[in-house]
Amino acid sequence: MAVTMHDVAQRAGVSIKTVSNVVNGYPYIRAATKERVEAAIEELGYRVNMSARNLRTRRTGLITLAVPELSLPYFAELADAVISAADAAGWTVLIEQTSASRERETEVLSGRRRHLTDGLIFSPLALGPDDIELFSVDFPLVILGERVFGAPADHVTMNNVAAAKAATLHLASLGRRRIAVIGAHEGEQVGSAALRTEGYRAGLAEAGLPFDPELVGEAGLWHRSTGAETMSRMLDDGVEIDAVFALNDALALGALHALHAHRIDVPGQVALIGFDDVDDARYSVPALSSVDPGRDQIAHTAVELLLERIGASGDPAPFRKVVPDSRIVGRESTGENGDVVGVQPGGTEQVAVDMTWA
Amino acid sequence: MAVTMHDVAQRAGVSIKTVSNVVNGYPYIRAATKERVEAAIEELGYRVNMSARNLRTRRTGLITLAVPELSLPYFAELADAVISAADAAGWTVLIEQTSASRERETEVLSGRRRHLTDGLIFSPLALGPDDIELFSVDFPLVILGERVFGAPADHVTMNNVAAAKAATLHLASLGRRRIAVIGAHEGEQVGSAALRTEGYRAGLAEAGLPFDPELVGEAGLWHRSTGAETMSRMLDDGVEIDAVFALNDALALGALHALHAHRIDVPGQVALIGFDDVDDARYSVPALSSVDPGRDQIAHTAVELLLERIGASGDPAPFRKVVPDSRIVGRESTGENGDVVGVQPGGTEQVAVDMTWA
DNA sequence: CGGCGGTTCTACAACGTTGCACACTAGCCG
DNA sequence: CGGCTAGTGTGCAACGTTGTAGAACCGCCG
Repeated sequence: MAVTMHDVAQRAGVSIKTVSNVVNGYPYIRAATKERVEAAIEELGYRVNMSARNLRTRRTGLITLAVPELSLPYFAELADAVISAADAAGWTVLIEQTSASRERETEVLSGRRRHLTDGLIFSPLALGPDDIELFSVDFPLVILGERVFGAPADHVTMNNVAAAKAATLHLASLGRRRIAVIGAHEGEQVGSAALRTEGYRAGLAEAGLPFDPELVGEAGLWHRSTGAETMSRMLDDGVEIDAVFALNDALALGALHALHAHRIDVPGQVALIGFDDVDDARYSVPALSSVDPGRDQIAHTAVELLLERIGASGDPAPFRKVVPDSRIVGRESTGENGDVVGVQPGGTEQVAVDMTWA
Repeated sequence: MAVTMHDVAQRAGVSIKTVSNVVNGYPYIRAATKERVEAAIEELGYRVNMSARNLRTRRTGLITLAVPELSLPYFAELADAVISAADAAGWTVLIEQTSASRERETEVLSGRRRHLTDGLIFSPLALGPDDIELFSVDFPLVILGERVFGAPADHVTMNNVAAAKAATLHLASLGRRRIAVIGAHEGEQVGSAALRTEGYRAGLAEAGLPFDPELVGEAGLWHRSTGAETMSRMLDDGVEIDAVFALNDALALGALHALHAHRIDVPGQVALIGFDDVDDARYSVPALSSVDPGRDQIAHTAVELLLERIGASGDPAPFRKVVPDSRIVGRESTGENGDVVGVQPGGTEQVAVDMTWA
């Protein structure tokens, strides 16, 4: 039923290997031969069988992107960016949703779910530093996020502390003195929550503001609903605030909802800034100020590092940690008009780790 | 380097074929043998080589989902649902972004970009009824959306006219008399815009309201920005309105933004309803009423129909058109609290088309 | 004219798996 | 006791491609 190279070869009157050579752009082929083969391909509607090629070359041209959920806008936009970057390099992306469950995340690393891809870009949310040995895998891996540092893999992360500090200072620069934070994870030492909270405290310190535990709103999951609940609780408790730093945009949009329900004017009474700069931020009412952690650059760099690993043949290069520049985007919720009001530079760093795969 | 069945067979002291049988759950194997093989697999860390299996079985276990862009929340949520449904059935999804370009959409159908998947779920946005011959493909295909009807493929769509009519009637039932529509495509006969606009007019008619062209806001792209612009233009032009039906939620959220900028109270002065019921709708300020077209059911049905086609061996079954139930969800933007305030039943229909692939 | 380097094409043998056909053993029925 | 069925395991030959090695040809130099 399916047309194979054999059929094409027969029709063009050449060997099957010559067809292969034409298809793969091997240079030493007479123009006339090449044309004959191409004509035969066209006439028969031949298309190369990827399974056979993959078997022979031990490459699939596929990479996996594992994220918690696509319905979270941050990850949807990240996936969009990763797919586009991979596509530009001629690669295809297969998306794995982990639901942020330990079990699924472990499966992703064990390869049990990595059907037939050449590498993995993984944004863990459930696994943490205690699981670091799971990240010693025998295939090319790029880690995203801030759950796991020092694993034997390339890592693209963001400038959490510096950016969070800058966001907090930005609120302070507007004259706000009672700056709440929403989305904290009490007692956690790792992950975005811990780092951004650390940045928040650093910002307060630099602005000469006291740290008040009353101003810290816990929120385990960073969804809109939890942002709304946490904000509501704080307002119902009568905590006095004049600004809110939400640790991501979903929380911020939820908080905005709660502020509105409490008939509090934003930014008049309370200024609000989020983190991630998802597309939604631009169109909320009022438009949400946010921290752009450099998502496109993250996606682009992650693909680039992964493809480099996949293509590498000789000695393994040292692992790298890359941090894009991040920016504060000021919009209506802090009384601004959409301009970038601050940049925190990133950078690249080589990490000395035991080479566990070679 | 990689462990193969051969290695496992050697270690377990059985033939390679027996290993294959164990891996594939062939029943006639002595328990002791099976255990030995499984132990060897475990010890050696064997994992089946998908490329080889795919070559041999002529199946890849992958399906493609082609959508315009993941950063559009509707498609992100659809992708989430499709991936989950496929995963539950043991299949993996590869996402192709078409950017709604004719070229990319054509490539998807031609198979030039369908690397190695067993079937395609395709939501076209650029191709239309004039391109129907492109949809005659030689692989299993399920079409989503309302750009193309009558193609030789299964089709999962939504109840556009009935749901749009119901949404319009809902606004009328609140006593609104000047109901604007946003997102219309002047002169188009096909696609969501045409169908939903048709439902809008039917709703007006049934409510005994006149159709006023002034109330029709064109918006080519259904993004927030265009929704905001269209709404602004209408308001700046001094068009008198007391309700807005936005043809999707992105437009609605953009419109909401513009209404807010014009200091118009929603729902006090203007009631607003969208279409799609994306997650955002629940958390906007005010929360957005919307039409839930049955997204989960769409995803689930699409996967089901596709896998049925892929699995089918004998005579091709007739093509089917499936329409899930849709629901009106009333939230703050129409003065309600999140309840479902109306259901429009869907259904399944067998479509007689020439069998172009068999 | 022998030989050499570049060009053009081909034969052969994998890559790792599974479908098919079959061998062999028991147990059991007639 | 012959033969039949169910249970258990194996060998062989693909699946469609590409890497390796080399054959055949050409022109040209010494």
